[in-house]
Amino acid sequence: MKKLGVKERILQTASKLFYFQGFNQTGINQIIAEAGVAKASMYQHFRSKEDIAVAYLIERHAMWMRQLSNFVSVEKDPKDKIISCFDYLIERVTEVNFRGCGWQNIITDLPEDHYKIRNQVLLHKNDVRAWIKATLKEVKEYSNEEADTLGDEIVILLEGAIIQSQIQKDIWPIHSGKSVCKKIINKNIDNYIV
Amino acid sequence: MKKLGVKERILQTASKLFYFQGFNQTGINQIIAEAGVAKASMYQHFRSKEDIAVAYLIERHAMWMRQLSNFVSVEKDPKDKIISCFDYLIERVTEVNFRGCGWQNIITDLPEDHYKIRNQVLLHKNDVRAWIKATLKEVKEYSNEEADTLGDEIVILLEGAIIQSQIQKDIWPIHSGKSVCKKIINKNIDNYIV
Amino acid sequence: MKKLGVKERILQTASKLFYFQGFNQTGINQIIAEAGVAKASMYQHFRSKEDIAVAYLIERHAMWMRQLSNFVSVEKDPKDKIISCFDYLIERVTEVNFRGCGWQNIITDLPEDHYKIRNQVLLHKNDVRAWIKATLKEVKEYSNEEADTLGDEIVILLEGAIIQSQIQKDIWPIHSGKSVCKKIINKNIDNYIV
Amino acid sequence: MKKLGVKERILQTASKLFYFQGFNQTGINQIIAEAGVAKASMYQHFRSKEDIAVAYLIERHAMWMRQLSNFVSVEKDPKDKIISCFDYLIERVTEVNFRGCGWQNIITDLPEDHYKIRNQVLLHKNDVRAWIKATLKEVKEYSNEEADTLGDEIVILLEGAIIQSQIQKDIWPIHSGKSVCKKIINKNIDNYIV
DNA sequence: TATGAATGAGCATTCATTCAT
DNA sequence: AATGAATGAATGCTCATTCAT
Repeated sequence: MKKLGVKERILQTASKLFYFQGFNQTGINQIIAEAGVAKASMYQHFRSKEDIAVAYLIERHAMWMRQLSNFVSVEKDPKDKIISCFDYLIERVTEVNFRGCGWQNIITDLPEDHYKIRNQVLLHKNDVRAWIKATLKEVKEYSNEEADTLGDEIVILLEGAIIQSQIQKDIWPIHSGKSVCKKIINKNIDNYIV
Repeated sequence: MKKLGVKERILQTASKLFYFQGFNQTGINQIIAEAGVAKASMYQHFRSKEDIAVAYLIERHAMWMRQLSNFVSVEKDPKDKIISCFDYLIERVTEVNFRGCGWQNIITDLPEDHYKIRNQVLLHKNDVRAWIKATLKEVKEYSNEEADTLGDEIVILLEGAIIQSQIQKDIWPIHSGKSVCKKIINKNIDNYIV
Repeated sequence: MKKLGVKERILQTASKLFYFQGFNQTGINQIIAEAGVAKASMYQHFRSKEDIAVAYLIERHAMWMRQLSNFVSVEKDPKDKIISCFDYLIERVTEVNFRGCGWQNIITDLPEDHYKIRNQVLLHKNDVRAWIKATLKEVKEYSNEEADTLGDEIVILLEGAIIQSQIQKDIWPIHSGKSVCKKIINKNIDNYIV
Repeated sequence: MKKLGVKERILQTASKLFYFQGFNQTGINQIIAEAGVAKASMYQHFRSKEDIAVAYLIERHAMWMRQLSNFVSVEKDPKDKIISCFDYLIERVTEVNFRGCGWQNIITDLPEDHYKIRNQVLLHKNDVRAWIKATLKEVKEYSNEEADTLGDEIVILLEGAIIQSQIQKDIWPIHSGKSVCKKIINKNIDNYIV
């Protein structure tokens, strides 16, 4: 259980470094040094640094979706599932060394030709967006169009909350996002006044 | 009118490159080559690459605030001023080569010790936030507390809209943000239905 | 016999340059150019310029001690061994391109934070000092205290002789040092008159 | 009395820096910054960095000789004057920030073509040597030849004592040098046993 | 499958000096 | 007499990648 394979060790080390130091701040040398792997061995498993990043993003995506759906699964009402997404964010943001959204971080300052990474970021963001819309469609009172529209709005709230938390090093943005989310998720007027 | 001073040329070139290619993707060599300046001349005007970035952010901040307040000045009602912030974003996002928020982009993958840049990003974000709150406080029906709360919420919407636009290379996030903004800015129930 | 390994070639080239032109006068670029090695190859074998200098000093120390003890081994009497140290110096000083003591030279104008080099210089100087004292302790007529005192005095003579030779580009300082050494090494008065 | 001329300010600043940081460790920029002088003004007063160093060495030489002869002037016996040279060294060495002999330090790691500095170092060393010999010639019991020989020997002791003090960061080398000096300066046998 | 050795291009920064004003 | 602006060359060092074994 202890001794991971070479590829796993590289990916695990790189994932930690890419997220906590940043993609540009992490060199191949640091990865192989901390993973305890020879350089050429690394290039046997991954064709390039970009490919490691792609693997990192894929794994992170799986983990993220799993943890999120896990976290919200305690709620029965789909509306509450969506609202509790913000509580999930709070859990993430209050972790030590929180460094924002791994996908936002990697795409904002990336060599122009790293298409695979750009693609991976889009995949993640669209999966989250799709999951939110699908969840909203479980709400009877919403039409499909209403669910789609509302889904996009909630995506914006989540994105804004997370990046602003990172910049401000504070959780007020999550609370603000959650507050707006609660307002817009209910057609019912009484819920509107927060 | 053509021949700028050396410092201006450096800053102008660096600003373009920092925004359109990213801070890490832009080397000092490219800056001086495109600005047509000797390396040591550059270092006479700026102590470090970080200092150039700070100057870029300061200038961009001034421009951004000026253009924003200019843009919204056609509106009289403070609520409309805030809503038209999203129209300002649309104008920005639809520019060719739109690359998202210069401040978000530079801070998400930055060497740990670049404090001056981090500080500049915070200054910008807080100035925008303060401007929004101040504008909302002109609305009679809001108490100070309501204006502050609402201001934070709108900040989240703007941030989310802009980064999601960048990732999606689309303007639907701005429209979604604006839509939410219109909902929450009015206490009046009738405005709720979009 | 001709084709040395890369590391050996770097060290050999750097040693020559550090000694004959000085540490500050020798740049990494010159070392790799003359060694015929790529820059990154060099940094694979040595973490820094300082580390190359340390390797150079370690190797030079081994050589110096080996040659010295070899040179004086023709003498049986420990006193004569010590005196012939000055003859060893003469051999060194009369070599073409003599540039003084490698350890003195490197430490006198050194960036403040080069601790490893400073440490290496101290190691060398103290090894020489210890060797001299140990040799003197073989002399029956000396008490341990006398040997220690005399050892320190001879160290001073050697140091003074070598640096003054370097400055004057002459060997009279070695002869003067040797002359004093002969005077003080004998308790016997008759030897006092040179 | 406070406001020095530009040239004096440059020389004073450079002298401090050359001695306490080293010649190679001190750049023109630091000199002009700390002297509060424009770069071109500096080059108006001194043709090159080397020329500043020459001026520094000349001034230091004058100061050194003045202070030394002052220090030893309390002694009447020329032998005692010579011996008290070592006490003068002790005074120097125990000063805070003692960094060894300014002339030794500058010559050991110097660009090959800095002839003026090399020359200045020789001038200083030979002046000291001449002064010692002249003082010894006042001793009646010495022949001219004996004074010359002894003078060279004492030069070696002083040089060795000072550089070893610098390396060891200790004053035992001065005491050792002084001890030898006392032994060799007296023909009288009784003084020989320390 | 695994690896240590090697690489060329690039990094940000500093150097002593000169020039136009 | 004094200066701010400008420079080319060099500094030590790191990058992601490839190759020979």
